[in-house]
Amino acid sequence: MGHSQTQKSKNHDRIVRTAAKRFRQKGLEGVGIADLMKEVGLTVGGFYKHFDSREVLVVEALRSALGSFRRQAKAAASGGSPLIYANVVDNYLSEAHRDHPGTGCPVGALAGEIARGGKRTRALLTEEIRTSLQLIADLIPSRDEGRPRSTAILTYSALVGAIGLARVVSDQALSREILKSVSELLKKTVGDDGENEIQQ
Amino acid sequence: MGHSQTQKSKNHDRIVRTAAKRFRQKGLEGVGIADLMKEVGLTVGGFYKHFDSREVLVVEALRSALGSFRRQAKAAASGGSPLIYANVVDNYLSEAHRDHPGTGCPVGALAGEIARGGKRTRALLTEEIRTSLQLIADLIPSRDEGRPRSTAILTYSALVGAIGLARVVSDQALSREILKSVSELLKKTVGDDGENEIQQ
DNA sequence: ATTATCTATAGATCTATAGATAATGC
DNA sequence: ATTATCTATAGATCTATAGATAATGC
Repeated sequence: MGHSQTQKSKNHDRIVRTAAKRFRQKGLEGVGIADLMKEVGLTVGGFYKHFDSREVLVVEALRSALGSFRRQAKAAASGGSPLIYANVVDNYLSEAHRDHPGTGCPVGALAGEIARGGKRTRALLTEEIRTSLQLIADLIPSRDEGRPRSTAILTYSALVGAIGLARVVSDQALSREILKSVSELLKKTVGDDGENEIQQ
Repeated sequence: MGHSQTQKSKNHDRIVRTAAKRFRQKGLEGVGIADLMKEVGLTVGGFYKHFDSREVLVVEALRSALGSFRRQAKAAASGGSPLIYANVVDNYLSEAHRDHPGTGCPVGALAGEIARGGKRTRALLTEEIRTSLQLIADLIPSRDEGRPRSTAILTYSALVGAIGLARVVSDQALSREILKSVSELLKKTVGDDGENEIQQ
């Protein structure tokens, strides 16, 4: 029953990170506090010394999930080389991403539930979406037909929608077709020539 | 305590239709059987003479929601005149649709939860998505840059993603921008000249 | 006689709290 | 002395069932 402040801080992080994964896998209402604490190797009683309420954990876990996904997505899409539109799209619409929501985009996995959620949660996601749109817009050539901003919004909507549909569909062929079609059409539409590389 | 078979059938329909609305508003796990029966004017005990389990109601309610939304969407998008791509898009990405998920698209409202759902639910939605894609593809000129099929998949993904994002975002201006940008860009991309009208 | 609905409740779960325990850190 | 965690449980909920009640329909 050790309890140094350093240990508490580590436990806090593990609770948050475990929740960040489980929420994306099972939904915001699909994860119980007792099970969560058990998975971390603790018991339910300690939970409320870390968080005032379950809702507080949800917000903190979402913040963590958003941050870690964005870092991971950037890393995977650049992979040493500069970050370009095509790689972001390919990465987001990969079968790996579809099959691993626990480490994937929280917006794609939880948008529906978050829309029905509290003010805090929606405010957090609103800023995240703003940031993501800016990030995508910066990868789009400004001579593009639609303005980069509009194209970024279409892109982000299509990414989030396609990953959701691909996860719903139980026919593997159709699921793959959705990922592939959206990915190819987005890349063709933007017609990136590598002009808008962003150095990481 | 009336209970003719005709009355039972009417009650059954009312339970299903009420559930179809509430599930879209509050999520598949956000609606309790007792509350639902109360809203219909019945009590919890009678529920299991109508459905073997809650899961059965979920499937039936989703089937009902999908059917009524598709009928309503077709009617609103044609409105006496022939059904064209631009109207389908405008209708789906309207603020009215965003603000009334209870009568709106079940895929847009519940995709995330359905992806985590059972086989039956996903199988039902898979066929619905297939049908919707066909329906959209039929509205797209075949000389379109991307094949109609791919364009339909991009369109459907963008619609579902955009309505989800617009509902998450708590900033009204950004929410409206999402709806408008996606709607305009889709219409511009497809460049429908009314050639592919479908008579209802 | 059958059955659609009602009242009441069992049994499972889930969030949150109370009080005990044992290690930290002044 | 403080506090991080534990055990135990209160109180609220939720699905599903049991048995009673009253109307239907042969």
